[in-house]
Amino acid sequence: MASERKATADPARSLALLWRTREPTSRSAGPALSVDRIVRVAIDIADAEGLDALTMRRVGEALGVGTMSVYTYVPGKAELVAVMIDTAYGEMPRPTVEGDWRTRLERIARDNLALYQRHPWMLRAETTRPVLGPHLMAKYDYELGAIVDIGLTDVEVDAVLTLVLGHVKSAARAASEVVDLERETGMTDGQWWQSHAPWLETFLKPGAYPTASRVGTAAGQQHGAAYGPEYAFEFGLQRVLDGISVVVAERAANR
Amino acid sequence: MASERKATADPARSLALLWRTREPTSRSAGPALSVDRIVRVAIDIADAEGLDALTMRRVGEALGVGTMSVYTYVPGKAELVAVMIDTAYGEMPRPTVEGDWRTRLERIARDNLALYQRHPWMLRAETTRPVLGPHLMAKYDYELGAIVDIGLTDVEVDAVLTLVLGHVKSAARAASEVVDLERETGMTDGQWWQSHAPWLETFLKPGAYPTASRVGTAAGQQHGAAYGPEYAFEFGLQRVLDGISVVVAERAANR
DNA sequence: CGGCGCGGTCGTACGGCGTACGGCCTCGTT
DNA sequence: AACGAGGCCGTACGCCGTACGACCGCGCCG
Repeated sequence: MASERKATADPARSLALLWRTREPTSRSAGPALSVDRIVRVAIDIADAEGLDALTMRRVGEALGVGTMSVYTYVPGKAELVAVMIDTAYGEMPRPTVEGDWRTRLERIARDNLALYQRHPWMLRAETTRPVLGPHLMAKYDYELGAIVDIGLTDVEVDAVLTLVLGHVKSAARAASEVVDLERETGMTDGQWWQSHAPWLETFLKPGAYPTASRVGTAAGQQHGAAYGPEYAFEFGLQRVLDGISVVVAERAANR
Repeated sequence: MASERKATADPARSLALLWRTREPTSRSAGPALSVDRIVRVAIDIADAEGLDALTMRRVGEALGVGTMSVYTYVPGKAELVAVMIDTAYGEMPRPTVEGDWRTRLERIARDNLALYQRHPWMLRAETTRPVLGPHLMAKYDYELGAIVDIGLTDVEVDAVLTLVLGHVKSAARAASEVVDLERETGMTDGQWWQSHAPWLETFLKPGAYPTASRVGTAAGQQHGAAYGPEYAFEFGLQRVLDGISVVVAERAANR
C-alpha cells in the first residue's frame, strides 16, 4: 500500500498557517500566544545564534511558556521554519527602481544578499517543500516585474530570476561559511589558513598541483581573505548580468 | 578567556584523516575496520537513503560492529562526512578535453552536476570548514587547468570557477528538492502542485499578483514540471558561459 | 617463557532533540 | 449552575552524537 503517507503533508494546515487563516478567538482576554509572537522570537533566536540554537524548548522558554504550548499554534518545527522564511521575505523592500533592467536586476540581487546577511539561517534552512506563503508570492511578483518586459519569454524570465537568485544564494552561503568559521574557531579566515598551511605542505608532494597552489595563493592574498566572498559575489553578478544581456540583445536584434 | 576553544578544531587530526596518514598496524591479523571501509559504507547509506539516514549507529550496524568502534578510526561524524566528500571528489573523471575553453568548462559543469546526482547528500552536507583533502585538491587543480590560459588574472580564473560551480550546485539542489519531494509525498511534482493550487486560490485575492501567476503558470506547464530543474541548469549555464565570454573577449581585445 | 602494555572493540550512559499523549484549568455559553 | 471547548503544558518516548571506561588478545621485552 504505497498510498499511505506519513502525513505532515496536509496542504490545508500548512497553507492556512502561512496565510494566517484563523478566526479570532471569542475569548475576552486573548490567548497569551500567537503565531506572530512565536515567529518573531524564533527569528530573533535564529538571527542571534543560528539555526542550531533554534529548538522548540528554547522558543517556549523565550516566550515564558511551556515547550508544548508552542504546538498549539504551529504543527511542528518544519512548519515554524517555513513561516519564519515567509516572514523574512515580507520585510524586504520593494522599491520602484529608476533605470534599465540591469539596474533593477542588480538592485534585486543586492537586496537579496542583504536579506541573507541579516538572516543567515535562511541559507541553512532546508525546506524540501516550497514555502508558498503570501510574502514569497509578493516577492516573486515584484522581482518578475523588474524583468517581464525585457523581450524574453515568460519561461526565460523565470529562468533569469532563478539564475540571479541562485548566484546570490551561493555567494551568500560562501560568505556565511567564513563568518561561521571565524565564530567557531575564534580565528580570522587568514589565521585559519595560516594554521593549516604547514600541515598541508607536509602532506603535499612538493611541486604537485602547481596550478592550484599558484591560483589559490593569488586568490587568497589578493583580497585579504576578508573580501573573498564579496569579490566572488560582485564578479559573478556582473558575469551573470553580462550573460543575460547577450540573450536580451539577441532577441532585440531579431525582433 | 575567549582564547579557549571547544576543540574539534585540531588541524593535524582532521587533515591526517583526510590524507590517510596512518602507519600500518604491526599486528598480524589487521584490524577488522579501516577508514576506507567505514567511508565506503557511509557513502552507500547516504546515497541510498539520504543524509538523515546516516547515523553512527547505522554505520556500525552496516559494518557488523559496535557503534563506538567507528570512533576508533574517525573522530566524529563531521569528520566522517568530510572524508566522504573528499572521497566522492576522487571518483570524478578528469579527462583531457579537446576544444576551446568553453567546451572544457561546460564539460566540467556537467561532470559536477553528475556528481551531485550520484551523491545528492553532498548538497546538504554542511561543512562550515573547508575540506582540504587530496581529492578536492586534485579536482581544483584539474578544473583550474581548463581555464588558466584564457587570458584572465589568477584571481579572475578562481572567480570564474567559483561562479560556474556555484551555479551547478544551485541547479542541482533545486533538482534534488524535487526528487525529495516526490519521495516524501509519493506524488510527482505536478500532482503536488495540483493538490495545492486550489487551496492557494482560496487565499489569494483574485487578480492579485498577475505577473507571478502568469509566469509561474507558464514556467510550470512548459516543461512538464519534470524538466524544470534541467531547463534552469541549461539556461543558466549558457548565460554564465556567455557572461564569461564577454570578459574573455574584452581582455583579448585589449591585449 | 612469562608478564605487560597497548591498540582495537564496544556496552552503558548522558544530555539533548522533536513531539505524542493526556490531564488540567479557565472561560463563554447554555 | 453545569458544561464543553480551547489553551496550556508535564511527562515520557524514541531518536541522536558521543564520553567513558572495561575487556580482550597480540607482540614485545626482560
